[in-house]
Amino acid sequence: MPPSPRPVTGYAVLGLLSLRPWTTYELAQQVRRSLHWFWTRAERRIYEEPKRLVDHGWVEAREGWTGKRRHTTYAITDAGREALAAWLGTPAQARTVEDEAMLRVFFADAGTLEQLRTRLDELEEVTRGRLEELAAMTEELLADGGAFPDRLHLQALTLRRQVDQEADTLAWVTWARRQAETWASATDAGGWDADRVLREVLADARA
Amino acid sequence: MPPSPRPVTGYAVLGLLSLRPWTTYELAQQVRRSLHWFWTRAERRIYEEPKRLVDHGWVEAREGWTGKRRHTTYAITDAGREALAAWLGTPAQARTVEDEAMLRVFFADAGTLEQLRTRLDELEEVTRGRLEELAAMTEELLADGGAFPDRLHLQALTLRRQVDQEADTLAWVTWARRQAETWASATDAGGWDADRVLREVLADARA
DNA sequence: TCTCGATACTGCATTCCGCAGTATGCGCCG
DNA sequence: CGGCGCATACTGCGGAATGCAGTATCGAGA
Repeated sequence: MPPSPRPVTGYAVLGLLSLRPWTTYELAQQVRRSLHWFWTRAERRIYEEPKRLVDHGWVEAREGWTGKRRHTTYAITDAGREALAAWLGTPAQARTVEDEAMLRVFFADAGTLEQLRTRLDELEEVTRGRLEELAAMTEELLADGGAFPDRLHLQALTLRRQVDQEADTLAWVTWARRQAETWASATDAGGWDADRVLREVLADARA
Repeated sequence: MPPSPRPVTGYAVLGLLSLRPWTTYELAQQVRRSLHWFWTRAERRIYEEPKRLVDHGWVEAREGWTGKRRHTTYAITDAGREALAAWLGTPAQARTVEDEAMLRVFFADAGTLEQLRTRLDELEEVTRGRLEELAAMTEELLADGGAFPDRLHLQALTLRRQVDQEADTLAWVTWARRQAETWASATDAGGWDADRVLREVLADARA
């Protein structure tokens, strides 16, 4: 029996360490650039996690120095690779989402139509920014193959998903704003045909 | 100046309380049925949050009894409505996601192709289940207008988004499995044309 | 030489979660 | 009419995770 399973964040960090050794700082950067899209964690957490992995014998720490400044480099162990492979064989927990924008849409009738429109505009802008970021990442991979050229197939799969999600968001927000434009107020959609929309939604859900 | 802003979960609960008074138990159920899709929180949390809202004067608690069994009903106050409306005027934090399935895809080369396929199959099944759940909810709304018929416009907007997201997931997982079928192993995509996919991704990201 | 941004973290209070546990009410089946 | 099981209605505890602030060094450029 391997040691008791760690919270998923441990495997996320372990996964990165399976690619090559990193200092904690590099790890934090790498998380922000890649994992962050589907495993959002605060930088603070990333600085803690490797220490716990060391306690499990899954990674090894080595101190290094840049002049007087200390930094710790972590490298995966054989036990760590085994733990990671075993984890890949276990079923995934359901995706969870924290989407403030949708919360505000859902409760928009407690405020004004003006507020709803502003939130939708913001969401559109943020989404365009994310798409641009993804485009830049993809361009980099196309140009030089990136830091891990033998992982291009997996990077392509995940990038495909991320772009799909943002594009989906963009399509929705554009549609939603057009709908809201026809409403009389946040509490009164006037002649807006909710039933028609719901029928379309139902059809797509059953498709 | 209103009291200092609470963590977002407070406003999520406050939003539900703006619709009508609920007991904590009902609140927990309601969260699972509606908010859970875009603001995932454990039941445990839902039992705590109203108490804090009481401390802020945003909701009022009233004890009730079913025989010997105590239950607490919470109702929003005027100050609570103001706080909610003010919150709707503030910009939303970026959406965050926790998607174990994608994490396992991203690190699939630390395991076997077999494992990757199994994870993708599971994801497809889960996604179909979620779509069915959304379809059932939509059907209910169409049949009787639901518990809040004057909120149909907002429910339609959010349902549209949820169904879009699940449908998007389903399309991706179907595609991803077809791609992975052609690979020689989890670490070797053989002749699979990563560049072609990346170029398509880039085109969509810039669209 | 001085400043500014990148590097490289740590401490603290609060939020949040998972799991387990407790106890009552109510409908139904025999 | 007695008991079984599911729904109701929570609480306690330990640990995971966050946000914010703070500390300190390095290296490049003005």
